[in-house]
Amino acid sequence: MKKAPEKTRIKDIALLSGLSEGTVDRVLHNRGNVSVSSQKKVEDALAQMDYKPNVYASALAQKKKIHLICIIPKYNPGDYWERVASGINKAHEEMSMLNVYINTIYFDQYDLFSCRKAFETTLSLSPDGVLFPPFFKEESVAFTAKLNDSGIPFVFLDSYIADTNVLAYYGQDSFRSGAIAAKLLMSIVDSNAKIALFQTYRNGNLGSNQTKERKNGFLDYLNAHHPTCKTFTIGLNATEHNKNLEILKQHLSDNPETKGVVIFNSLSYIVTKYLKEIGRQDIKVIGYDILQRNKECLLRDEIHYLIAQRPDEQGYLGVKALCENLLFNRETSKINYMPIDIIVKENIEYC
Amino acid sequence: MKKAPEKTRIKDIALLSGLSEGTVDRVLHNRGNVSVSSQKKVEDALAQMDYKPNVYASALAQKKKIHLICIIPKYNPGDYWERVASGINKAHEEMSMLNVYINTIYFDQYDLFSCRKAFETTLSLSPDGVLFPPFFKEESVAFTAKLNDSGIPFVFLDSYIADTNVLAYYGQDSFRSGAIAAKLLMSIVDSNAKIALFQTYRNGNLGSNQTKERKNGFLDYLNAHHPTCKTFTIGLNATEHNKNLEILKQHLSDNPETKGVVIFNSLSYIVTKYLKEIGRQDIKVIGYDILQRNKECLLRDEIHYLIAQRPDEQGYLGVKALCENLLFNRETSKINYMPIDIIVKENIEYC
DNA sequence: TTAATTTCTGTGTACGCCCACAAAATTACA
DNA sequence: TGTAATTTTGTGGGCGTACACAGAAATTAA
Repeated sequence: MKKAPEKTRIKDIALLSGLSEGTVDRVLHNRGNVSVSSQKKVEDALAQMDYKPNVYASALAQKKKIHLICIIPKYNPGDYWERVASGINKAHEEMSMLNVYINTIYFDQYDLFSCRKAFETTLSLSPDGVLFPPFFKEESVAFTAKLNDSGIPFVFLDSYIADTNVLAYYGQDSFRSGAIAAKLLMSIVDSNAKIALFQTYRNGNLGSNQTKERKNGFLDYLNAHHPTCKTFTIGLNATEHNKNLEILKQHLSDNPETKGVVIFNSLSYIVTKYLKEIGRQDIKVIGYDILQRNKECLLRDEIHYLIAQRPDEQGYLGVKALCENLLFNRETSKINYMPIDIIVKENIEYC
Repeated sequence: MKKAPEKTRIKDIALLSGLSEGTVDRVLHNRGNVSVSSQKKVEDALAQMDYKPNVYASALAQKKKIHLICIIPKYNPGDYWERVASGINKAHEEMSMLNVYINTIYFDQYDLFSCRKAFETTLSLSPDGVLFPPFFKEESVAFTAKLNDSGIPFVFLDSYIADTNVLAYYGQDSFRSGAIAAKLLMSIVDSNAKIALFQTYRNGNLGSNQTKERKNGFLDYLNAHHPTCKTFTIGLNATEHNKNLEILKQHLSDNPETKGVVIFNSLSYIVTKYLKEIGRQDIKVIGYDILQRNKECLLRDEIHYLIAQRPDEQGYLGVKALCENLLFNRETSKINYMPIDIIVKENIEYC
């Protein structure tokens, strides 16, 4: 092991500027109570020394405790939001040495009241930062206003709402990902095929508004590149499977020339199952998100492409952004689109 | 900011086991000089306390300096290896607080002697760890043997050689990525089209042996899924462009039914340029790696799919693996395949 | 000019861990 | 049994930063 060249420390700056470490520290953190002349001396020294704070020492000495609240939809094992949660946990572990504590509050993404309750609980706990997907727009805007009043920074996941002073957003460019779905599907069916578009409702509610945008992107691409291609939309109900099967059967007999389907949420494995029961496995399927069950369908060639968006990374980066802001006043870029991953049978094991 | 629950420190273990911090420390790092009875006491305490060392404090106190050498091919701006280098630099910055110093040695990947010289220089500097792509097999094996003798851990990038006790490997499953290239290409040309496969030589040398495996994977997939599809291979010379153009022209007039091409290295933008000059822009192109120039071709629809392998992440993770091993004795999994990214015009800006 | 404030500055301790060194306990050997 | 050698254990200083507190200097009030 070699000898290390010297690294500039606060002590070095103090020495160079002829002041004490305490004063340098005050300047570095603009804590005030520094005379103009001292301020200048320190800044001069700083200019010629390229000081980078030792984050380890800083973390060690910091006595600040940070309490975050993550509000995410309830999930079952294997669901999309489980992966988000696992990213959050990973960040949590990494930051726990910095005295970061995270509480997770779950809500029903199809139920406004459940969401409202989660917001209220959160406010009552007066956390230092909040992470959540703003599914219900009005409610979320009201919530962010209150967070602002209390000076609590927050991060959006999955969906974005403009004109809130959100610290950062992590999610996918859904419109674009819809276009990619179209491109991929049209590369495996012919241009005058008919396409079925799936959306899922519960309590008359769509859940994430991602799916709307994906559909728009899909239609936009079709319109631009395959104007002869016809589509029709099928609304499924998240709970009534037997009814769904009937609906689907009806649609497909009305549109026998259907050659491809797209499911704009993570539930493509369900549609796949229906298609299997109906005996229409000739239909090409494009879906979203790498759930275990989708993965299995992909490997059995029942789904042909999956489009993924790294949910774990979203959770991870969201928490990190909050922590870095609260601990080190670090700014992050506001809108952070995740990569749009194209997954096929052959590359899914390397994700 | 909230109050923190207690976290177990070495001091707590010392207290519980009735011994001093020094002894606990010795047990934790198996530094020896601990009596069997004390050893057991500490282990008992450890078992019921779930101790996690504070990496920040540990890093701070550690006076170890680490000197790594990265041996990578010379590159021009925009080349593949520039991105690897940038990953290495990122890791370097992150670890510099831990007293990690990195030297980079460049060699000519098409020249055995240049490689040999790089190895010799490296050994003469007796570093603490080495990162390199083992392009020349024999030479690399000899090198790893010497590293072993000196107890210097090393990491492979890009290519892998079995039966060396390499610490970790970061790269792509090239065979599989070749199969994906085939799948994607065949989704946009018809099954009885003819396909041209490109490889690049310099001094009669292929450089990375990735390209061989990619080709194998490609042919394997074709054979399994499109047995009627014919291919032919074109060997280009990395330097003589005019000659290349002639070769290509000849091949294409010999095989007029050619509908698709694959370039198994990162130089697809060159082939694209040739095709443009020849006036065969109807031919579909699949290439590798997101160079700026490839990206431009993709956006102009001159390349249809790019397959990427996160070179920056490879460099980054390689350095990290070495550091974590040297600093914290942490083991990493040996073979780490990077995701095989499928890139199209529509998702390239989100990479 | 002195006292009372206010502003500014330096010092010291703590964070948790590592490690060198000293001190204590054990063993070996005469 | 005593002394030396060896093993085992405890102690203390230091890593670079944050922050509280005391003390000094400057300002204001009287």
